[in-house]
Amino acid sequence: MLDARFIRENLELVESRLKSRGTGIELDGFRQLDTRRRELMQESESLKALRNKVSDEISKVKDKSLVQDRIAEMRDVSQKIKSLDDELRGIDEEFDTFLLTVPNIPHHSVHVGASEADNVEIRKWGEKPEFAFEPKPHWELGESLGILDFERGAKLTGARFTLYRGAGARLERALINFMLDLHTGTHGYQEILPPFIVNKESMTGTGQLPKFEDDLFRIDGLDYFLIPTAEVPVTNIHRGEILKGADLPICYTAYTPCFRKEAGSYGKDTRGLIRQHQFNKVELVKFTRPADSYSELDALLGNAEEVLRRLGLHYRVVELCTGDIGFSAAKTYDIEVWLPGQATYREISSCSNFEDFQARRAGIRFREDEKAKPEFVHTLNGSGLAVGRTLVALLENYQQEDGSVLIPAALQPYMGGMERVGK
RNA sequence: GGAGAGAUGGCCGAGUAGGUCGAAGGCGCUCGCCUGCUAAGCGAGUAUACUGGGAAACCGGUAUCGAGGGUUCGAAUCCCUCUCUCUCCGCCA
Repeated sequence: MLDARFIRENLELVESRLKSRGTGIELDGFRQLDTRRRELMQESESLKALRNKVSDEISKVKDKSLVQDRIAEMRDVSQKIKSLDDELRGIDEEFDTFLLTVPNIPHHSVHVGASEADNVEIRKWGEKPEFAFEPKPHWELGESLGILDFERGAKLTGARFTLYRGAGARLERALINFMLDLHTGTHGYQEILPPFIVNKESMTGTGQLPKFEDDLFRIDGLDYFLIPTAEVPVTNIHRGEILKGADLPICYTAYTPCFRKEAGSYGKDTRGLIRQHQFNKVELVKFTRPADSYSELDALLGNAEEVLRRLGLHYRVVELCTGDIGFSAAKTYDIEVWLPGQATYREISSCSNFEDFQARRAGIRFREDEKAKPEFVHTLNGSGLAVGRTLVALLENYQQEDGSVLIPAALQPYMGGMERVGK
């Protein structure tokens, strides 16, 4: 959420920056609501001031019969206040809804562009593996090895659900543990295991609501939702809190399953594990001082990259342009891993700085020291990494001509010493 | 699922025959004084949001005693709804 005062005082700037994302802003509507809101507020509050003053005087008079006329007068004032407040409530609601549906302003360093095609490649790590044979896509490898069962996943639930079996299930679990150990050990994050179902306030705090309800699984009859990412519960840990400056940055990592409806992606990535309604992810989340958030973003990105380096998987880092960054983000880097079975790079992590956009929605502040005014923190997060897609990358990159798959050394301790998945 | 208790400021904890309560007291914290250090002692201060004025320091207004409604000239205090916490019973991984 943007600061209403900031919008009011920087109308043109806000308009042009949002335009670069491809989203407009209804400035006239905002101006009208904002003006009317403040008019009503002033009128109502000055009447309240009068009522408070007179009520105070009435309280000092013992014989109330002497002040009957004043009481009657205040009865009318109260009626007037009530009707003003009723109107104000409506305006406030519209005003809040408006603010909650305006996306974040991109950081000035973000390249202006219309779509994915305008994203900028920042760097590459490693090399594409070479094969003396035609590399297969992971769904063929997974099925022939008996570790991924797409048919039974669909039987149990429906499309975009998969059953893992044997070494496949073990490999997924190994990746989760490997990532968590790396982030908690070497990178210094604290491990969190949050609820996988959250309420409406949490979804609003990070920006999924009110605009993107169609992407969420909702619990019937309740304002509860299955989390689409650990970002939601983990960022909302500190909703409504004032943190101590000395405690910043706060760095959390969490493994959770993620649930997404994938509305509007019919026909896309229908085969394999790439796009599932339920997938596993290890997430990294930071709360930082505003001045530190961009260096912390670089560090977070590096922490996510480290997972791929240790697994020996070739990847590139892409900086998203203004037209491609998400609703809440001010700046985003995607890490894309090489998938030889499909001869393409696929997103395996997305690392963003939300600046104070989520912090303002969720009321997450800090006080630099005892005397300082509370300020909004900056929130950041990134996948570290998407586990299912990491498994995909392992299968496709480490596949052998005989259909078996080698397990990289870093992962072997988590696989009970297993060096290869074969039939 | 059944029965009961409770939710007050950073923390603890007063406050229910409605008014002088943004809220006693204590702790903590900040600043100052004092004591050769520490401790103790003394004094002052110590919420947030919105809003009006001001270049600013700051000054004024409104709201906030779990949340939302209601009664009243006036509500932390009365009424209704909801949420959460705790205790006991039942059930259960």
